[in-house]
Amino acid sequence: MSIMTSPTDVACCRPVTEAALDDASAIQLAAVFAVLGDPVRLRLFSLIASLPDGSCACDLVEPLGRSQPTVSHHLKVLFESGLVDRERRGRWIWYSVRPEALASASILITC
Amino acid sequence: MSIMTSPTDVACCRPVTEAALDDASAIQLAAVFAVLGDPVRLRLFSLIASLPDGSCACDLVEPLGRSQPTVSHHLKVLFESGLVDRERRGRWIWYSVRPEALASASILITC
DNA sequence: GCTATATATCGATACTTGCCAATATAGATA
DNA sequence: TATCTATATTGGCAAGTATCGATATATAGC
Repeated sequence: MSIMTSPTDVACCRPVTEAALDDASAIQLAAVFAVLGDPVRLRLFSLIASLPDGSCACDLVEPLGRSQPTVSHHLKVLFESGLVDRERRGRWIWYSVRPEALASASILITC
Repeated sequence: MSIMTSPTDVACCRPVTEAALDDASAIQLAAVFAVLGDPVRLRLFSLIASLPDGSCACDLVEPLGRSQPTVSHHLKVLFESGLVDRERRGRWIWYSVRPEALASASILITC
């Protein structure tokens, strides 16, 4: 799956409980939730988020108990959704959270 | 999919960005996100949430543009996840949001 | 260039899920 | 009881996805 626009672009900035979402906003917001809706991917995201300076991809395979290709796949989904950033450092790639992406989702589900 | 425990039972009450989720918490929390991760279901939820007294199921089929069984299916998923409540009133069934369920998810993704 | 290592992509498979048509269930009313 | 209506369930199909082994790409160091 690929999300073309960043979650921060979601037009609606009001809680989902305040006014019914239009179709387009629902598609964008649901895409963010879907990314976080897989347990392995959510743990992966939380592992990255738990370290302030981000995480090397090399440190994420073992704690997840999944193969390297599988972790790489989930990292790609997280990156393309705009939830994490990616930076190459020499041979390694460092992932870090994009706080503003999470914040927009948080605002929407706050009553 | 069926979620046996309510989202409010999720053990962890800290943001996912603060400490890495353990496996069990990730499974529970991801289940909530997965429920909201379908655009039709998210719109359905937002339709119910937008009316303070809840919504009759009979008023939810037409605006979603899906068949009655499909809407019924999504309502079941929402109910079993603990995100909405259900009450029979005569021939009709009224759905309303359970605010505390959303709140727990909101806390977890707040930075 | 050659080798070693870190990450990504490919291809295949098993499982999940969103959807609808048909049917069942349950309450209301006569 | 019979009938009408609102909602739920069943069955099946098509599309999506999580997973892994094998392979490709890219960087570092020699």
